[in-house]
Formats: sequence, structure tokens, C-alpha cells
Amino acid sequence: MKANLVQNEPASLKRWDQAGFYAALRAKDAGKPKFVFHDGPPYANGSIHLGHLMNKCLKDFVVRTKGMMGFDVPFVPGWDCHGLPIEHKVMTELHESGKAAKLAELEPNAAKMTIRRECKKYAERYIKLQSRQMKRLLTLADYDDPYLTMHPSYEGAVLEVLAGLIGEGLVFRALKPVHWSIANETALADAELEYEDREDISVYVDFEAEDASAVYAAFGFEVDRLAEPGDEVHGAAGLNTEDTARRAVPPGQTPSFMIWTTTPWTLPANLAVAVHEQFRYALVKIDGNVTVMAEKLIGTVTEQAGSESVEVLATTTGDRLLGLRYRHPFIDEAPRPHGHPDADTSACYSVVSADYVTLEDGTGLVHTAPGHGVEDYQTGLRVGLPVYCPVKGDGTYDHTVPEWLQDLSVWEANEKVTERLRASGHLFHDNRFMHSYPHDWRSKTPVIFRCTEQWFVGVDAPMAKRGKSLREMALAAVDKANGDSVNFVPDWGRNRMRGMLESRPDWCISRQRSWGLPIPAFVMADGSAFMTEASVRAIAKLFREEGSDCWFTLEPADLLRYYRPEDDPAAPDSFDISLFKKGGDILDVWFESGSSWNAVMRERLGDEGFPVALYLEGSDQHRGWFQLSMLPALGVMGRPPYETLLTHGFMVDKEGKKLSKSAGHTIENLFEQYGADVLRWWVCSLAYDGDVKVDDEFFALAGESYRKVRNTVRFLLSNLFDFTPGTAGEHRVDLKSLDPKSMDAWVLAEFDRVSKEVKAAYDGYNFRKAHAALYGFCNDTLSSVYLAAVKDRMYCDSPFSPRRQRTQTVMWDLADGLCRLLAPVLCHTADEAFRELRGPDAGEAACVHFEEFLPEFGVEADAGWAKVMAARDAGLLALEKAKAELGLDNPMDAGLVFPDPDGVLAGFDAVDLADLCGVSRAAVDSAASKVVVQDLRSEPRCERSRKRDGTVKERSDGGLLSDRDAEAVGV
RNA sequence: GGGCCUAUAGCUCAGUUGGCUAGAGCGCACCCCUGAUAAGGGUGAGGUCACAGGUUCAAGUCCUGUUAGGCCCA
Repeated sequence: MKANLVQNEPASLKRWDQAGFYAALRAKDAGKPKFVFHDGPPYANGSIHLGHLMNKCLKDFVVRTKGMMGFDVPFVPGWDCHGLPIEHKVMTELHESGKAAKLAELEPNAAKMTIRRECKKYAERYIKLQSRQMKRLLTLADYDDPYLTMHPSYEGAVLEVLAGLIGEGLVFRALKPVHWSIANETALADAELEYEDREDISVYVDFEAEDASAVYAAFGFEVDRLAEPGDEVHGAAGLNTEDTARRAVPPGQTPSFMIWTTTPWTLPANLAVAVHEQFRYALVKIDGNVTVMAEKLIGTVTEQAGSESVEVLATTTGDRLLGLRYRHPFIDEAPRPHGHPDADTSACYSVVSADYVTLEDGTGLVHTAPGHGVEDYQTGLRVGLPVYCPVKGDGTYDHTVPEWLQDLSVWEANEKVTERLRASGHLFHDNRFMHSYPHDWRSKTPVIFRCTEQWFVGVDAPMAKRGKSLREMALAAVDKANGDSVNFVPDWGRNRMRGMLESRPDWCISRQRSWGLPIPAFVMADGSAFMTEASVRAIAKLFREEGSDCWFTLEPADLLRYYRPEDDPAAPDSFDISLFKKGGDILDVWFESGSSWNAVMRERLGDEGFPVALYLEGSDQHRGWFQLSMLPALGVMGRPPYETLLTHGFMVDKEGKKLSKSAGHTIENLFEQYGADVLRWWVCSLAYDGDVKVDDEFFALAGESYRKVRNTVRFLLSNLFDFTPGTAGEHRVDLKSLDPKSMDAWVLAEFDRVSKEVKAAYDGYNFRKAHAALYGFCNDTLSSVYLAAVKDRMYCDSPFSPRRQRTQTVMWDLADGLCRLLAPVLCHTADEAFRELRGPDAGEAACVHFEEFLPEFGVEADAGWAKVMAARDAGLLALEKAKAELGLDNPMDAGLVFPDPDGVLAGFDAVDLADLCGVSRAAVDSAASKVVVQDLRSEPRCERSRKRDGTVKERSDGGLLSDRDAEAVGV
């Protein structure tokens, strides 16, 4: 019989849907202890893919297993609705349909509203699609009332989190280098980056020293006179100590500092050269030019450049180079950043120290542009460099750069700058090379580092009330030594998260786009920003009522209608709301999803919703949702929002390589081909903590093993056709009366063992182990041992013989217990079987998903069973030999005599022993040392049972029957 | 380049604190059954535990390095 999952699953779905299943379950479970589990929101874009498939199934296993263990498990699905991917898609569509031009004519806020309306429609469309697909996966969740990050109450709750962080003094505005998408003209979060290979130019550039003597002096040369033509300039030999150097005469040319960079376009913004104080640097003459670089890198650099003559003139340590000045290769006067005409540029163009300088590549002298790199920025702060960024949002230079660069894009500038340096003699060497480089995850274009004014959440600033910094608290929360720290499954997630927390920078939470939650900041008349805890709470209240769209339609005074400055201790001394201008930034979407513990769990469940028991996502979320949920929760609630983090790996292809996005199945295809139960069975079998290989054949394999389980259950059911259903049916036999030496006691004891194992595995999220145990039970214990052995009595015993009814009772209980254990995974199949087991009279109320796992039967099996099963193995082996030696192909033509030295087997029913081996009869012999196979082919065979059990003879009706069969037939 | 992780039969995985001849399922081969039949049963062949060193009486297991792959970052 075919499973026909593709046709039948939707019917199950419909049946559950009509029963208002989720709500009914909540009602039924009311009052039970809660297991609160929180769904991370997938992005409302596109169809669900294999990653979602695994994630959603694993979550569903948790929901359903915990539910069947006796917990009330509310589960609210959610969607991440705002953000660049949708806005990008919508803008592309608007451009394609020609509507984008109209947008440009609109007033900016009106244009934003148009975009937002389109984005909302787009998000809704995909929420609907994904929701349908997730339901088709038979996942159990409150799909009637999901959480959407674009929902007004959600938006309000996010702002309340922001307000809490402001209250702790963690939110600030600053000029900082951030990842910048030129294509989308916005700052990007780390999570919005993808690393892809890219070819770039790497250049070695000589920066000419301003004061040659100072450089020579740093290397220990006598500097009272420079070498005249004809003077011998000493070579490298032995001249690496300052004493010897002092006796030498420096060469008569100006030395350079050689830097290396892979981003020539940042050279216009160069303001310093960094060295490591402890490293040794050499003054080296390469093909006639004197330059400075790290001693250890001379070989690699000159080899790469193909230099012919390399001569080390002297060496010194990095600290001696500090403060030496150089001339920028094509800029005469240090630039001043916008709006800071009086900026102090005295520190520019000199050698500074930095401990991140390495000797791995480059020259050991690091080009430093504070406007274009985080480390550069920090160095700049330390030594007092201006934060200079001559690159505009569109990736072109402004007019502070030399004319030949103005309005050029940075990518064009790479070439241009290189050529310029070559022409002016500053370029020592250049080559093209491939490296992995961050790209905007939507436009797939390379991003740049660029300094802009952004809002940040500080991770190192001590909190106003809590005293500690977010980083300190977060590290404590993942510290194993800390008793109530977060529990990680698997445990290495802890290390991973700690590493990330240790190194993470301040969180840039602002974006310059339309589709998102506005950061409710205002620009005051003096140009400074206005955003206090109280003002944000006031706007949050408004957003709850009207949604964040009102930010774009209302005036500042209206937006602040709930704000009472007189009650706000943080309010500036004097200000005039009528002069306020609305800020144009929106929040990082990660801040929104990172606030879901408040916007969903506390919102819906109050104190019971915080913290929750479990977050379950892919391992990439250690940096994403896991971390960005923890930080706001630490700031606002003082503890992480979850007790346990469960992590799964990623889908890779058959070879273990990254799954290409274009290839592979659509989810709809998989439903069509396999059905949800097979897909769920597959997910259940996965070692999800590592990478998961996925390929068509694996689904097919899962289908095979699913069918094995299904067939086993079907066989149980098919043997119960004449058995009164229910736990108190008239044919039912009291399990307590079972002989511990009976196969029935054995199989129930086996079930108990497996049931315990499966439940423990479920409880520990080890679904794979449960899968293996369930499969093994169906395949071995039932199919090949118990059911095969019991077939004869099912078919040939008198229908209401005690032996047959005892077996049916056991089969009924096994089917019942098995359905329950399978139900969290094979929700359609298990329910179908469960309903059939209860019979047609049970009606719609019969549903395995309203049930819990069965307690153990508590049936004791005789300790001698181990010996019986060993005897069975030996018997089967002996039969195999007999095939070859005696030509005894059919086991029913054979009898077995088992050695029984200790008399254990003698206590068991000989018919059971025979049936367990599929032979006609069995006996034990305490004197035998090995199994003896009897050839029974000469004995008569029962026409009904095909057994040659020694009782077969001609009966009154002329048939050849055994005693048992004769009695059953009544002749 | 850095952090975290993975590598055991053709495939998917077990293998606890280092300790008998390294296990299971699938697949494969051969056979049986034909009253679970687009089913069921039996037997068997498959492994230098990625590679190279090291610690140890003893290493799949511990340490170091290498290679390949994944996630995250630079």
C-alpha cells in the first residue's frame, strides 16, 4: 500500500485546521507547566529553502515532543519584515516598471511612504507564501496570529527597548568608519555582508621622508654631512649595529617609507604610517633607491617586485621611527574634513605606532586612513588625526581631493591612483591578486569602509544603572564558570559566542533607508540630536497606535504629542519643538529582531515570556540573532533572553561544498515528490550540529526508511481487524497476566526500553538518536523478530484463542505507543494510524496530537531472554549452513535442536523458539554443544500452517493438518 | 589571515574518562519466502579511523602540524 503522502497530508492538515488545532491544544494544555520556546523570524522574502526546512522541522520537533511530554508549549511564528533585501527588490521593480522616476518628483517623505507601502505589500505577499509552506511542512504554531516586525505593537515594543538602552546611556551618535554599500548608499551591519572573492590591485608605495637627516639619524648614521659623490657608502655587511652605522656616512638621497595597501583608492585619505615599536626596520637600498621597511619582509617584497640589487644599509627598531614625517605622494597639504576648517592637522603625515602591525604581509609600515578603516580610526583617535573621508555616499570623491580624482568612483580611482604613483616614481611595485572581500548581501557589490555619522550602541560603556558594560555582562552570561550562564547545545557554541563578544565593535544601529523602523531622533535648531529615553517612549506609544508610517506624515510636534519635557530629566535646558527636524535614519533590522524577546515574548506572555527556555537557529546566528538579542536584553533586563541556545549547521552539497543558491530543489517540488512526513523523517535523522549534506538521493533514502516504519505500523493495524479497539476492549488481555517468558512480555519490555530511550533523546534534542531507536525497533524488534514470529499464531490460531488475543492486545498497545512516539516527527502518518487504531467510532476527536507519550508498560521479561535471542542467532546461522550442506532451503522444512547446558531455554515455550527462527519445530538438548538442524522434509506438512510440527495427519475432512490447525478449523 | 567546528566501511553515522579481533543502519552480493507482496526474512563481503609527527606499556580517542570542507570575521 502506498503512503500517498502527497494526497493525504493536505487532508490531515485540513482536518487539524478545522479543529482549530493550535487554539484547542492551548486550551487543553492550559495549566500545565509551560515550556516557552521562541521562534527566530525568517526574512519575509522568497520561498522557504532547505535551510528553513531543517530549522522549522527541528523547532517543530521541540514543540511537539515537549508538548507530548506534558508541557504547554505556546509557539508564535514570526517574520522579519523590514530591511534592505525587500527595499532593494522593490526599488528594482519600481525602476523596471518606470515608476521610480515619479518617486524622484515627490517630496522626500511622500516618496518614502510610497516605497514603504510597496515594501509592506511585498513582505505580506511572502509572509503568506512562507506561512503556507511552513504549514504544509506540518509544523505546529500560531499561524493565525504570527508576529511581524512591521506590526505597530511590535514597533512600539522595539522602541521601548531602545529607550531602555538610552536610559542606560548606551546609545550615542558618532563619526565612525562603517561598512558602506555604495550601491544602496547605506551603512551595513556585519550580518549584511557576504564575503566573496575579488581581484584587487595591491601596491607598494614609497612615501618620501620630509627630513632625510632625521631618518638617517634614526638609523644611527652620522648626519652632520651627507655623502658626497665618491664617498663610499657602506653595504649591509656587519652594518646593522648603531655603533658601526654611526661611523658610516649616509647616502646622498632622500629615503622613503614603503607602505603596502590593497586599496589604493584610500591613499588620498592617508594621514599616517603605522609601525610596530618592537619590530626591526631596515634602511635598504633597492635598485638604487633608499627606503624603509621591516627587516623580515625585505626578502618577500623584493622577490615579488623582482628587484635586482638589494642592500641593507642599517637597521633599527620601530620606536626610533616614531614621529618621522613624510610627504604625501600627491597631496601637498593635509586635508581638513568637512565642516572642520580649523581642524588640527599637525599630527598628519608622520610615523605612528600601532600594535596591530604584523609581519605577515606588506612592508611592516601600514598605510593609515582614519576615515576608511576601524583600526586606522582608532589609531587616529589616539594620535590626534582628523577623521578624514573624502568619499561620498555614492562612492565618488568630493572636492577636497586633487582635481584629477574629484567625482571619480573609488573603483576607477584604484587604477588612476596606481598610474599616478607610477608616473611620479612613488610606485615601487604593483600586482593583481584575488582575496576574499566583503560584499553587500543584496546588491552583491563590494562594500567600502567609510566614516559617517551613525547611531551606536556602546558595548564598552558602563551602564548608568547597572554599572557594567554590555560586553562585561555578555561575557559573564556565556562564561561556563558562571552557574546561571546560558546553556549551549552543542557546547562549543559557547566558545564561538565568547570569541565574537570579545572582539565585537560598538553596534552601529542606524541605516539610511526607507523600509524600516525610524530612529525617533530629531535635529534641534543648533544641529545637535534630540533623543531621550522619555521621548522615545512617547514615540513608542504613538507608533503602537498608528504604526511607524506616521513618522513620515506627521510634524515633530505631533510626533511628540505624548512627550512631556517637564517630566523628562534628560531633556535639554531649552529647546523649541517647532524648530525640530525629523532625523532620517532607520534602525538596523537586527535591532528589531533582537528585540523580539520584548516585542513578542514579554508582550504576549508577560513574566512567563522572559527569559524563554530556548532559542534554536543556525550557527551563523551566534553573531546574528543570538548575540543581538542578548545585548539589548542585557541592557534592559539585565540578563540574556534565553536559557539555552541550540544550534544547527548548514546545508552543503553531496561533496560537502557550499550549496549553490540557484541549484537544488524548490520546497514545493519536495512536497510533490516526497511529502512532508518523509522530509520530516529525513530532518529527524540528521546530525544537525555539523554541516548537513543534502542531495536528492538522501530524500529517496529517507523515503525508503520511512516506508519501512510505515509498513510495520500497517502490519500491526492489519492484524487488529478483528480486535475490539480501545484500552478496555472485550478481547483485551490483562498485561499483568503475561508470562515473563512469553514473546509478548519480551516485546513489551523491549518497547519500554526503546520508549525510554526515545523520550530521553527527544528531551535532549537528540532527534537523530530517537530516529535510530525508532527505526531499529520497527525494523529489528518488530519486523524481523516479533512480528515474523507471531505471524503463525495470528493466521492459524483459532480467532479467539487466548494466545492470539494476547498477541493482539500487545500489538494494539505497541501500535498505540509507537504512534505516540512517532507523532512529533511523522505527524500525518502517526495520526492516520492512531485514528485507524481507535476505529471509525472514535470520530474526529481521535487525534494523536492531543495525546501525550505513554508511560512505560512496566512489563518484566524473563532474564533468560538474552539467551533465547542468542540461541535464535545461532539457529539462523545453523540454518544458513544447512542450506549449503543439506540443500535445506526452506526453514519450514527444518527443525532445530538447541544446546541448553544450563537449562535456561528449557523454561521457554518450544513453539516460541521455533517461531522465532521461522522453523517448524524446536527442541532443547542439555547435552548438545551446538545447534542441530533436523531435516523434516520426509514428514507431512500442515496444509494450513505449512508447519511440519510432528502432529500433522489426515483429518476427518481429508486434509493434512496439525493438531492446532485442526482444532482451529474444527475438524 | 584569525576564531569556532568537521574529517571513522561505497553512503549516513555510533564509538563514554585512551584498554580485547573498530560497531550500526542503508546500499551491495548471494539465498529464502510468496497468507505484510510496489512487501517480508536470512547470510555475507566491505575500514592503514584524512595525512605527518609526538606523548604512552597502549591512541580512532590526548598534543602539535598539514590537507580538505563549513560557519563567522578581517
